[in-house]
Amino acid sequence: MEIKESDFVQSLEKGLNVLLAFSNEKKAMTLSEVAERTDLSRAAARRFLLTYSYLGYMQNDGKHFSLTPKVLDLGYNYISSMDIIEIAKPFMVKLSKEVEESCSIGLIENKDIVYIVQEQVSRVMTVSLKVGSRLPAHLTSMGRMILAMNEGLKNELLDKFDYKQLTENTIVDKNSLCLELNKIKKQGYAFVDQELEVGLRAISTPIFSKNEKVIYALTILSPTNRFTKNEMIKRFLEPMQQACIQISSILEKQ
Amino acid sequence: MEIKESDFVQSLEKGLNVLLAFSNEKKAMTLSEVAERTDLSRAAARRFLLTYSYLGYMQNDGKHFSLTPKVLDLGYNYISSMDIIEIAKPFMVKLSKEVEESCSIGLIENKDIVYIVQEQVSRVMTVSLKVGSRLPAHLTSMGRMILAMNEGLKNELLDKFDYKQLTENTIVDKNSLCLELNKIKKQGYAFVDQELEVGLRAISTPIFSKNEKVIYALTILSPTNRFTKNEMIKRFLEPMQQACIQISSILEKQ
DNA sequence: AAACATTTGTTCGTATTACGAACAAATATA
DNA sequence: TATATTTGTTCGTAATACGAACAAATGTTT
Repeated sequence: MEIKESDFVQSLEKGLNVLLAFSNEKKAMTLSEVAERTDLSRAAARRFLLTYSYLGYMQNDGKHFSLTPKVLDLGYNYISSMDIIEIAKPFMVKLSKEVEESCSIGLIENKDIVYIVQEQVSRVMTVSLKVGSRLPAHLTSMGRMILAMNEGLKNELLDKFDYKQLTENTIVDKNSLCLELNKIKKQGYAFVDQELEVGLRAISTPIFSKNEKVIYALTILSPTNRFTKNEMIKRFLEPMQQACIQISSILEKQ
Repeated sequence: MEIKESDFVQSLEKGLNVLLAFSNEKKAMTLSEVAERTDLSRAAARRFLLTYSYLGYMQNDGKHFSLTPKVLDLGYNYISSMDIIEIAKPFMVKLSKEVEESCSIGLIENKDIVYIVQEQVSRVMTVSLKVGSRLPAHLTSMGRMILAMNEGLKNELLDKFDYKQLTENTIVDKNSLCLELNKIKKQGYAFVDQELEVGLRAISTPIFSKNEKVIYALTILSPTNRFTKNEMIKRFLEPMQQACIQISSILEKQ
C-alpha cells in the first residue's frame, strides 16, 4: 500500500522498531544495544524505551530493558478478533489425540506462513512452532496448500519468493514450484519432505472459508525418524481431512 | 515508573492507542470510528492508520481498517522470550488428558492475571480463555495463588484492587481477601467459587521458579454443573500438583 | 435521479514535538 | 586509582506532526 510521505508518522515506525528489536536471543538489552540494533541515536532510543516503560510495556532493572506481559495486549487484539481459533481448537484437540501428533493452523501473511493455532501432544520429542512463528510460505506444506488453492495469490507471490537452497531437496526455481502447486491442487493435500530443514517432514490440508476461499491450512510436522512419507500420508491424511471438513463447515457459514 | 515529560514520545503513545482501539467487538472500523475511540483528530487518526497499513499491520478495504496477522509480530517478541511456555506445555497436555479438562497458566501483570498458556480438551462445552486474556487478579484462583506466595506483591496490590461486587460470593473487602490469601498459602492451592462469575469455579496450584519464587500458577476452570467443589479438589488437585512439580523442577534450574 | 448529509482525502502554514550534540554523572574495567 | 564506557541531562532548533478548512467521494433520503 502506498501512502504520502506526509501521511507517515515516523515516530510510530521508530517506536515499533524498538519493540521489535527484542527477541528470544535478545530478551534483555541495554540502551546502547537497542540504539545500535535500531539505528537510532542513543537519545532517541532512550526516549522510546522510557515511553514503553512508562506505559508498562517494558521494564528496566537499572541496566537492561525487557518486555513485560502487557506486550501481549498488542497482539491480543488480533487474536481476539479471529473466530477461527475458537472454532478450530476443539477439532484440533481431537485430531491431535487421534493421530498422537501435534498439529497447527497457519495462514499466509506477506510471503510467510504464520502459525496462529497450535495443539500439542505430550510426547517428549515433538515438532511444533509457537503461535506467531513465521516461515517462508513456499517452503512449507501449509503455505503451498494455500497457494495452490489461490490462483491470484500464487501469481502474485511466485516472483517474490526467495528461492534459496536450504537443503538438497529444496525447490529452487519458480517453475518447479508452480508444477508442485498444480499437483497439490489436484491431490488435495501438500507434502513437504526435508525441503525447509533436513529431518523434517510436513503434511497439510486446506480449510475452506466462505465462498470456498482457502485462507488457512492445517499441518502436522514430523521428524523423519518417526514415519516415512507414505506412513505419514496413510496415518494422518484422512483424519486431517475430517478435521478440516468439520472446521470448514462452520467457517463457511460465517 | 516516572519519566520526564521531555523523554516521552507522544506519537508512540497515540499510535499504540490506535492499535489498541481494535478488539473483538471492533474488528473493523472506519477512520471516524477510530478517531472517536482514540480521541484524536480525524487527520491524526488517519495518519496513524495509514502508517500501520503501510507497515503491514493493518489493511483497508476502502472503508474499514482491520488488523493483519503481522500484528502477532508485536506480541511474539514477548512469547518467544519466555521459556515457560515450552517447558510447561508437555506437562499441561498430559494433565489435560488425565483429568479431561482444559488448563491454563497465568501470571500477574499490574493488577490482572494474564493467561499465557492454554491447553484445551475437545469437549463441546469447555471453559477457557485465550492467551492474552486478562482478569482481576484478586478474583481469580491463579491470582490468589501467586499473591499468597508473594508477600511483597500482596502488600503492594491489596490497596489497589477494585473490590467491586460481581456476584453474591465476591470477596469485597481487603481484610477478607487477606485472610483468604493466608489460608491459601497454608493449604497450598487456591479455590475460587463463583466469585468472579456465577456458574464458574476455579482451582489453582503454584509453579516455582528459581529461588522458590512463584511467578506463575496453573489453573483449571470448570462450570458448576459438572463438579462440586469437593469433587474438583479430589479429581484435580493432585494431578495439578504433580504437573506443577514437574514444571517447577525445570524452571528452578534456569 | 436529484438533493442533501456524512465521511474521507488533501493541503499547508506553523506550533510543538522529537531531535541529537555536547557535557555531566554514573558505572564498569583494568 | 585511573581509565574506559555507558547512561542521563540539557537545550537550541530542525523537522515533524498538527488540525482547520476545503475539496472530493460516498452514503442516504425523497
